Amino acid sequence: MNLRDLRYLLAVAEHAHFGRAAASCGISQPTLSIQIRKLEELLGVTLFERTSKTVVPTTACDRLIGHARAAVAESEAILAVARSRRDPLAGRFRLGIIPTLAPYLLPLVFAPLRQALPSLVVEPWEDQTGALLDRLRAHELDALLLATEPDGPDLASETLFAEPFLAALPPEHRLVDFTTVSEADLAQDILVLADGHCLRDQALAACGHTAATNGALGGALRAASLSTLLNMVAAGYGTTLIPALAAGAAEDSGIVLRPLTTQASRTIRITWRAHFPGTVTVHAVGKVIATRLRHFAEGAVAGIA
Amino acid sequence: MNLRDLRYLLAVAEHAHFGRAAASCGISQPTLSIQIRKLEELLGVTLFERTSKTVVPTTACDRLIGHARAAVAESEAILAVARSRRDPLAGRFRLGIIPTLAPYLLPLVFAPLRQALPSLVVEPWEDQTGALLDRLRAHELDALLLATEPDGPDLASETLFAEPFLAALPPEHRLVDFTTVSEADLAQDILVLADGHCLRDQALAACGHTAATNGALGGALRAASLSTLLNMVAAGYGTTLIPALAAGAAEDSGIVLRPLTTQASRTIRITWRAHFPGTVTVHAVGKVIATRLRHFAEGAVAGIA
DNA sequence: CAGAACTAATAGACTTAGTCTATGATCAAA
DNA sequence: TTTGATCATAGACTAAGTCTATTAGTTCTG
Repeated sequence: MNLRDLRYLLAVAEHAHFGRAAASCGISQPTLSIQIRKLEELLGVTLFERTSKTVVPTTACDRLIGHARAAVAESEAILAVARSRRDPLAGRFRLGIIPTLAPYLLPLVFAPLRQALPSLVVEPWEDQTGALLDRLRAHELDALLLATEPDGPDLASETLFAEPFLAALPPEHRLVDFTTVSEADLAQDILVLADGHCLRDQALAACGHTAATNGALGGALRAASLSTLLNMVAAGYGTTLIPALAAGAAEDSGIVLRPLTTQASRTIRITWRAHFPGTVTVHAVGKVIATRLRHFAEGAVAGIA
Repeated sequence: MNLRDLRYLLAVAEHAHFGRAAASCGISQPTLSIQIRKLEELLGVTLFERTSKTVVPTTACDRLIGHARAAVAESEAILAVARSRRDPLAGRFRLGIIPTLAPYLLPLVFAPLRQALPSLVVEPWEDQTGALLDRLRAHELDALLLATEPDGPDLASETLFAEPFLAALPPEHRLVDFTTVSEADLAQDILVLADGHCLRDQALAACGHTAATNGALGGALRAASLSTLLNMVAAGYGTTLIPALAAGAAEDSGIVLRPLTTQASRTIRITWRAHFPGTVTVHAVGKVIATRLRHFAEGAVAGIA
């Protein structure tokens, strides 16, 4: 049985006339007669009582026709749903973002995203890199904003922008007198985030520590969030490295920021499954973010340097 | 779009594996891949995100799949309904019967019909010949039991049995002394049914009258039903001709019955539209009635003659 | 690291079946 | 009787669904 046959059946029932029904289906009358007869043979039931003058549905046909109508309607619903989904720049876009980026990036990009992709609903999801990757691979997220390279051939990524690191110092710190700060100086009393944050590893690496050689840093000094870390620095517990987008929040806490002499930075990428069908959306979202950040960077660099 | 394609879609969604889905559909894996891809092209939507290891439905697919399931279910409902209808000896059978036959024939044939055709629901409809023919041609009835020949090439019929006429006399009538009665004698004071009953015309014809030459019979003497006619005869208003199956009812009224010298009879036929698809049912019903009446006639003839 | 095992996609040949035009059969009305 | 209309049938053509064989890419294992 075929949806086409059901459409033919409905047409004959509606017109009670093979010729006109065939015309309404855009086929010839013999074709329609043959297909109806085949359907009758398949079902083992006569559907129409024909004479050269009249075409009347049998009682069996009356019973069937409701289901035929429903089947055709459902198939057309499929087409309708597909049509409404055809625009890849519409629908949900579940975007995972690392915690050291989300609170500072999102306020900048939400408005531009809504303007550039009005029918795309971006649903942000904040978590650490490892968890985000798990969710991405589980198809629970569509793309990620990470500061690390994707770690497998099943993932693809695109660089969006480079985010400089800044030295964050308590106002009374000895290093505030310098215009730039070296990572070696900073390493003396650096505070880092808790395990799992990529920023923690990057900060340690920049200062010449590794996770293994860093046993000296006590548990109390491992902040759970960048916000907490900023509060600790402001309170004079030590120094830290922060990403440039957090500069505004840091300065609001009374922290003094200085560029690094090495001008070290982290690279923010958008990452997705290599086989994800919505790469068009990924690139569109990535482009909006990169453009917005380029504008921001120009202003920020001017402000800090 | 095709119901087959939808079945393929459901199979892939269920198995999340092209090879196994193909096997469950009884086709090869390449065929399934091609058909899914064609469906995706038709819909303009990617349905599955494939890697060599995983097959995951897209969100668009999730939205579609309910409709696909419904469409397939409806198509299978069509098959189920057709299967249940395939037995032509099942379902309704709307049988029109003339009023001079129905009340006397139905009690005889209902039980045999139910026994011989247990899944056939015979729905009797009692009316005069003309009205029955209209309903038959309007597809509101499936077949008729008539005492007249079908009157057009669009109808077909089969003779079931011959029903003798009997002279019906008031107990004190002068003709009761004869063992048989001639129609000419009966014509002296014959009572007939109202217009529209075929029995009226047949009785008049048997007695040498025609409807045109019969102006002498007053309106008061035209009974609306055979039952009334019998009451009138029993009350001594005159004589009449009755069909043999009404003999029992007549004798219950105290009427005396006599065979006609000519042994005149009417022929009961079953009539249907020439193109009616359920002729199997018609013949089955006709056969049950004819068989039952043959048995009855043997007993009746013995009893009356 | 190399190769076996598995998966989905592609290529090319084959078969089915849907479609058309032309024609036939039946019937009703002029 | 003829004409016009309707549905059915016949034969040729075309589209598309299917198969086997093969390729490309991954994953697991020795």
